[in-house]
Amino acid sequence: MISKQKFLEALEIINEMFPDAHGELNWNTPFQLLVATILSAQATDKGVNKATVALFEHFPTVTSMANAEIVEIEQFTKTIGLYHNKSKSLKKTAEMLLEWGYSNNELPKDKKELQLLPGVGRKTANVVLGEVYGIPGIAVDTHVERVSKRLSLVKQEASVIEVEEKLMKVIPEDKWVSSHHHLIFFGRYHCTAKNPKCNFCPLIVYCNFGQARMKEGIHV
DNA sequence: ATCCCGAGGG
DNA sequence: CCCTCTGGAT
Repeated sequence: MISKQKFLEALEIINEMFPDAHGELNWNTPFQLLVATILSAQATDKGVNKATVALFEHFPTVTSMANAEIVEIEQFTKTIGLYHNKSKSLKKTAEMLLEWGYSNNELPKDKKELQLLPGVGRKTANVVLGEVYGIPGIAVDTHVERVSKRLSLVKQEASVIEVEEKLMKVIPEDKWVSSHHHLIFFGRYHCTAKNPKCNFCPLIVYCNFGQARMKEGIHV
């Protein structure tokens, strides 16, 4: 396992590689970010952004989404994986927000309360609260999990929650949200799932995975 | 542990 | 063709 000190050094290098890492979903209101994030499960941001242009044109608000038929929502989400479940979640989520008295410019600020909404789990709640309200949290998605494991921050079999807890323990709280974005950019554009760029990775000295892979010999 | 499930990339 | 994508609910 990598030491806290070494991991923070590696994280600092990642920060320098992607200084302007940021959320890449398009939205105009907190509700729209929630919608986009629900749609983003096991899907690319690019694909979600393509779909939400028309979706938000037709159903821009909590009320309009709550009043929409599921099949109408599906018309705009069909290009996204898992679209049926997601569309069902969007309508129900809008209905519940309406019942709770939330508008487009306001969402529950409590993580547990947010997670009562269908389609909203731990990761989505962290993303939304961090982006909209700057509430400290680390959303562990596929990228954050992969990078954390390759850098040996946690053992290979660690659960998502264990990864999240370890990251929160190691990273200062005021850097949780920004580090989350940096880790995602690093995972998305450099430490990719398929052909990670170990051959020109500045983190190779910190990375067991990369060193082992280089030793085996990479055929680019 | 398993299901949901389309687009884009390699 | 196969793998991956800012997971969540059962």
